[in-house]
Amino acid sequence: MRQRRRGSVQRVTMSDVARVAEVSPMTVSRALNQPDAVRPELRERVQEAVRKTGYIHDRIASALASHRSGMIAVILPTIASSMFSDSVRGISEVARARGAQIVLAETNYSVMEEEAAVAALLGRRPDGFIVIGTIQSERTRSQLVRAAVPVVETWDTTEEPVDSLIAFSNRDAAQAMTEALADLGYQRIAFAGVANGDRRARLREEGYRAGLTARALHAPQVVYVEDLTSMRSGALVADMVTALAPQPDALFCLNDVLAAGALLALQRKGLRVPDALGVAGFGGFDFAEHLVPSLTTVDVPRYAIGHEAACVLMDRIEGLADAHKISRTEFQICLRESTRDIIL
Amino acid sequence: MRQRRRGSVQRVTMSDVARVAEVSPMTVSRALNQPDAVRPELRERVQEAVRKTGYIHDRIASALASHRSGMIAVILPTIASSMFSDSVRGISEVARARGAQIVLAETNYSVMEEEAAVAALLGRRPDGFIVIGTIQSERTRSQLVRAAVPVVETWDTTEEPVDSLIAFSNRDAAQAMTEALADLGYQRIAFAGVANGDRRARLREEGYRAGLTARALHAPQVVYVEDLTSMRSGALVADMVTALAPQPDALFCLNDVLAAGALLALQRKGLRVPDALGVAGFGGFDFAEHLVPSLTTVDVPRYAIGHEAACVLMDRIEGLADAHKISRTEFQICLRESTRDIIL
DNA sequence: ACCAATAATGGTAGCGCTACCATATAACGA
DNA sequence: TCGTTATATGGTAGCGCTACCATTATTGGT
Repeated sequence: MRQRRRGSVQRVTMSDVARVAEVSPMTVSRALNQPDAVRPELRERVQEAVRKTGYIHDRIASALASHRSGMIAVILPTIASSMFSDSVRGISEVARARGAQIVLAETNYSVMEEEAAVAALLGRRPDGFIVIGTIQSERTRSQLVRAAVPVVETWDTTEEPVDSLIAFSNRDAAQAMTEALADLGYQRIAFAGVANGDRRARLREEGYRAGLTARALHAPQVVYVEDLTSMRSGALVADMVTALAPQPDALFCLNDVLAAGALLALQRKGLRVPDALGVAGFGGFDFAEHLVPSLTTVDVPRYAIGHEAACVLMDRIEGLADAHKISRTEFQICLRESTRDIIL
Repeated sequence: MRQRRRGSVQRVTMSDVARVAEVSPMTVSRALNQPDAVRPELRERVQEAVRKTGYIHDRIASALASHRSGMIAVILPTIASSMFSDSVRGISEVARARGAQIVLAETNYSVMEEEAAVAALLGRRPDGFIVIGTIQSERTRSQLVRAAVPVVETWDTTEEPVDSLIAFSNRDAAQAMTEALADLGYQRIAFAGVANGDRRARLREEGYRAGLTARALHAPQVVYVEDLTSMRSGALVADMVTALAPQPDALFCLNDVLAAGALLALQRKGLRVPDALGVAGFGGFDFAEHLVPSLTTVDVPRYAIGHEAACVLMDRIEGLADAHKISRTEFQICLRESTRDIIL
């Protein structure tokens, strides 16, 4: 007799369950996947047999046979930002409710790593992809199209989404904030961004520049940091901005982490916010409204984006929705204590 | 001829690649999985054929045949806390380097959801599990043991880990902080925890109580909130603590989010920290050292825990490490401006 | 009472890959 | 020179499940 394959542990299979329940393997499969297609009595017997044998339904074999893996791939820049982790929570909630699991890959804001992540996850044959951000690489885009897998991009707009999109315009949002600051009476608004940023970062900076133009203000004053995810960078921003000439009266940061870091560093320097310098962020993080002074920010429905993305994706997967659906989500300018109405 | 199965798209398989490269499918498999076992010339030809055909290695079929899925399951309370998302980053980094992918499930601090999550992920036949926290459910524990899958628990100690453990003692850490506060001269130290908390929460509270006893201080004064992940809860803590009689002179919070929320709420009430009330947190979050005043906290190597856990797990999976390895990681008491030396 | 339509089960043939063994070829020593 | 061992490739038989069809039991209409 043939030797047992290496690594193969004696495993309870569907046939074992079938034998115990005295039905065919097919009936076990049905009882598990479409309970309504099996007479209640047999269903019971199968469930009982599953319990007795400690059977675990092998979703790997199931995926191979059915071409449905029940996994959704999530691609994001980094998990260590409440920006995106809140969206992942939204995805996770929907996935759990609808019996799917999440496979995760981080890109560290790099297009190359995005390519690698998508390529690696495609081999898992996920039922769909959710991308935090839009697909940047042309090669990746065509891979996804060729694989004919549903894709939901999020957190940005784009002219040509791969498939579906949960969109808000980072550019418009940043412009709206810049104009809101101008409308409060701020005359010199500086911007803190990242060098070599991703598309969202570039678009926010563009929005800032457009806002200045729209309000016929001064030439842009931009400072750059390397790392956009740490408060320490925000402290660097504070240093750089206070050294600018002419001295800005407001600072608009790429995100709330930088803004909070800057705000706190300014406090530490003894500069009062908003009297010495108005500060605004982007993202609507939890801590923004709790800081003293509370932080003016662009609030973005982070959780809702993930939730909606997952719903759209699951509907696509189950054939309930059409491709190329574009949903808009709304950002909201939240003016708080870190900026004030100068005109009053 | 038999109809094509529903859902089956014309897909490039290993046989197609083999035909193009003019080798056998087995050689393609080897060229992909153990390149050194194939002559360089053939390897080249296979790689060329892969490129030409746009072949994507199907890891589902591979997993079924080889009993190695290349996935690691990560179970955590919630992704929306930098506590755990930093650890996930550490895991993700190692996974990427070693060619594995991460499947994620959240438990929302609930034992029932932990059971459900493990059960669901077991069906994916992951090569191993990383649990943020220790396994709470006896049923889940025995499921994992029966499945003979490597497990690394983290973020806590336990008498009997399922398998391996990356440990630090929440109890000892909380006790150490309580004693450190006592040593600064604080006389009445209150604690903010969660009602119906998980094991870590309970242990931290225990540590607090033990610390009071060790320093022969007053009876414990504990306030509880429902939600431990929001700053708003921290603000509630501030309200509750200022209403306590006798009035505490220090507040030790279950985590840094609560502590930061409390600290900022106290500022907003016009109470000065640390003069009116010392505040300490737990977790060593990024923002703790940037707050004004900076937050005294128990620093925990969040990223390193994830990184180490993933390394241990991968070694276990690849047979390089033994089971039941227990690594200790160190916490660190960081005394900062939110507490001060009263004795001086 | 008989046939058509419906519902519930079972049998079979893969899904796409890799473990295992068999085979062929090269390298090597005596 | 001839076996003898190492090295490289190929063939085959599954991994555990489900799509598809065949079969049987049940229902309903006339």
